[in-house]
Amino acid sequence: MATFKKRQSKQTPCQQCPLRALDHFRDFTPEELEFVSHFKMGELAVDAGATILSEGANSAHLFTVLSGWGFRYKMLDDGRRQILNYMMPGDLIGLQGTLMHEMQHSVEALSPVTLCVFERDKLHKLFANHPGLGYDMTWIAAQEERILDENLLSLGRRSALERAAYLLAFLYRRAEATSLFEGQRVSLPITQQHIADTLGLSIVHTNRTLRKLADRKLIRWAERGCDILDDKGLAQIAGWSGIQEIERPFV
Amino acid sequence: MATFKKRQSKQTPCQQCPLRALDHFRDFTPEELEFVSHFKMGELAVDAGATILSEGANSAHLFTVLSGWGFRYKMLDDGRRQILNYMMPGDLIGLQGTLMHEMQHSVEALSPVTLCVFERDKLHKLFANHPGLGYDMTWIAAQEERILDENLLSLGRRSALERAAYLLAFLYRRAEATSLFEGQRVSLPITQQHIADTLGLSIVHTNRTLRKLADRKLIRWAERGCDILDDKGLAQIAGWSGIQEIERPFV
DNA sequence: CGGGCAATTGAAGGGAATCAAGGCCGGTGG
DNA sequence: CCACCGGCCTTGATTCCCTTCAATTGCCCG
Repeated sequence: MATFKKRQSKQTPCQQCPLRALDHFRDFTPEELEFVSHFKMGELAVDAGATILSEGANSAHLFTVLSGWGFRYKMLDDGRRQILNYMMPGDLIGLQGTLMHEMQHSVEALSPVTLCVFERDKLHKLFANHPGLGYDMTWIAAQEERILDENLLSLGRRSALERAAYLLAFLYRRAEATSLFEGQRVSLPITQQHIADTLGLSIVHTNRTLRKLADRKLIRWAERGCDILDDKGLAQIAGWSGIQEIERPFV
Repeated sequence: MATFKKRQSKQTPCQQCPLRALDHFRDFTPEELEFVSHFKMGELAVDAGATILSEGANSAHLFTVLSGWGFRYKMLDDGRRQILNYMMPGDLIGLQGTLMHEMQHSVEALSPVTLCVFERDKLHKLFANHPGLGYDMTWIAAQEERILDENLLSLGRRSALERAAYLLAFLYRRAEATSLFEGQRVSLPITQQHIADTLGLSIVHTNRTLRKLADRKLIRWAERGCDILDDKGLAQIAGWSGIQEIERPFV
């Protein structure tokens, strides 16, 4: 089971949610805000490296990331790991586990993470009383689907260099959109092992591929993370046009 | 734009939907059935090979497959193609395009396909008046997400043989669940090029990989399609435990 | 009967995995 | 204070899975 380390409980009222201030997220109606603030049971804070949800568990909770980064992954019996996507502030976690019988992937914290915890039993009430929010849930699921589509294209048809370029450009743009500190350089808090497990490559070859990108001055590998110097250059290598979105979160 | 060939319009009333009879799909309440039968504008029949939806289009429709097979795919500028998933009877098509601004993938018919066409403008009414159906929409999107997750695991971490075995077992089980003719041998109406584009392999290597499976008597390549002889054997090679589902469709 | 598509097979080359080893750095304990 | 250790990054050498190039067959169709 998950190894939590609770550090605190309910803290940030939804009315003062810092994410809400970002252009990136849509505003609630007063009624929705009222509902959501009751939907939220509390907050959960976990350390970097902690398992937030694990494959096979059936008592899944529903969360939204309030701060920090995490990632979703699946594993084969012999230990091979595939990272499916990364979770950043505003992302919903555990929807699959809530709707289906059990989780079919795990979620791990990449940095210290704060989560808003929701009552899964009230989910039906959400659909019944706030169709706009129900619509949002579907929207969020469809958005995740899109990301996975692009990821599949990457793994199936892009070369190692293109794959790496796509991933880094993608992460950079998302990180930028959810950053609370505008203008600040965004640094990705991941190791090369994470990148390798995302791209479906070995760590050795990932390292060599990243070196090529660094040689071209597109990225720079900093201590325990990666700085993106030229996201447009990366997107161009990958043949990727970018995401267009006006997201709608939850919290 | 899409190259349709309409062969007929509204034909099968939702009340007599043949898919509804399958255990695999959940039943509607009378109110839901009533709503859906108005939600459905008509039917569209296209030939094998026709493009049902194409990437970049923004006037997307919303469809459910009534009969036949299709597939979703994305392409890179230079023509490399990645098949994302296959669409079978009961599957919803175009949800992403309906919720977002435009389609980011294309859909093509693999066999002659009949589609139920829905009014996208009534989608809000669906969420507002039939929360159960709204819930289903989210469920469907989450289910697709799961499939993509497993696919991503395949492309990233499984060997060519494992990948092929997984794909064939997966398609077989889905085909079986949506087949109207029980007991009949299910034959997959796809070419090796489709398989190659799904697995992210070249067609030559796909051919050699399928040969290995055929040599082990797990499959047999028939004229213009593939017969599955031992889906459990395939699943075992792939290290795949199967899908558990009680689906909920639409029509 | 020519032509095109799908499947098939051989041969050669390359991209990525694997094996192996070394450097850097922060943490820990004697 | 410094030796030891483990995690992460890096690099060289070798192997092999898969791609690419090329050519043949069989079949359906106009």
